[in-house]
Amino acid sequence: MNELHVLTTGEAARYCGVNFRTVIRWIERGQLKAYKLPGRGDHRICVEDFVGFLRDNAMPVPSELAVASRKVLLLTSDPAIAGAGRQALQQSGCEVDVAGDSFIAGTLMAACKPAMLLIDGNMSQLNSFQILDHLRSRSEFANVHALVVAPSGDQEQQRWLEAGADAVVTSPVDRNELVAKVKLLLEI
Amino acid sequence: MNELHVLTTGEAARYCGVNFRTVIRWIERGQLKAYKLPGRGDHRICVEDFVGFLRDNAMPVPSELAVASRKVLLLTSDPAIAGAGRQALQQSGCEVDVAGDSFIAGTLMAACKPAMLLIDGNMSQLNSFQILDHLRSRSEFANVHALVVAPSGDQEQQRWLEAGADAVVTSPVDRNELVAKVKLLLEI
DNA sequence: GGTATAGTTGACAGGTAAGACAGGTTAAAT
DNA sequence: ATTTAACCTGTCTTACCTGTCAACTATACC
Repeated sequence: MNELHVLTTGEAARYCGVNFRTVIRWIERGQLKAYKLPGRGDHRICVEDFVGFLRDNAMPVPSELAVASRKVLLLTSDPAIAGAGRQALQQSGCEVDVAGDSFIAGTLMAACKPAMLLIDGNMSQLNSFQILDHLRSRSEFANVHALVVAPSGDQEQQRWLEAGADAVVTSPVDRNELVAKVKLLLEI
Repeated sequence: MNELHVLTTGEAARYCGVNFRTVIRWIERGQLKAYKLPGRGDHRICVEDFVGFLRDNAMPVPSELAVASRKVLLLTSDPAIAGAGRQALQQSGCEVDVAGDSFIAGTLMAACKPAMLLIDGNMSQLNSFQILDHLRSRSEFANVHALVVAPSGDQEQQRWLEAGADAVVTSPVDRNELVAKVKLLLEI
């Protein structure tokens, strides 16, 4: 079998318990994104697209595919937060990438395709609102969850939520609270 | 990994999620251009041919293979530089995207696939060295030129070049100098 | 409740590309 | 120079594609 970053129609069909013909119809109708091979016109479906499709339609996501959707990108320049966050998230089943710089985090959004971006709002040089705004304005990030660690002393969590965050945790971070919110958002 | 100008059948196969035998059949059928090595008859596919093939068949093009265009991504939070830079670059035949935030710039590296990143080193909250280091350490950006506008008063251009910049212009920016260096790097 | 209708899915068949496997060889890495 | 990993060819098997038709589901209507 191939490397699991693309699926054939048959594989996709088996994953959701339907006939392969049905999967092809979803593709033809534009509900499921796929591309075609030149020869016979075989379809190939990127796993991310497939998982997104399943989510959109409230269908169960197979665990072996969900791995790809348990990636969290942690943006913080604080080594303590990076270390603690990475450990906590990994223990709850996530794959974690850490970026200490926002440009790097931006490039990793495309390279690693995380399912969640965890922003450390304490980073002095960071304009978290701008980031949230950008995320919410671009369709390729529509399915990426955003979780913000509110800066110390900040009480107005509502602002973050309005700006596009899916959830907020207060600083200093309570480990259990963080893990719980991540699990909730990623449906682990 | 080799120099990314040519691909083997195996690499091409992995890129599009098929068996290498299939890639060979595409070549035999004349759908994909390739040449053969004398020894075993290994196929080598020029990246441009491969990308053209992918485009022709509406298949996704991996970002690290995207052909360099005349797109320039300008990273600056200074509206004056953004405006002047955009104008100067457009007049010399470039397509220009401007990002005022480094996270956004990072995401645009993948979304817009610029051939050059122009960094305003005057941005206070920017760690240009970290950005250059990241660019040079990741293969998908190997072909992206980096041009730095050195901060006012900074005389040590050498530092930037060592960090990975392809060229440096001093601040305040001389329009002609900027245009000349961009044209040189992009071979316009 | 029963029936008609539209829309969706599954089944089947014929054709064909794609994948798997094996044995041999070379290119590349060390 | 040696080892390792990858590629090539040929053959056989598997699985996907298209088209058509029947069966099922949901909804609306009587």
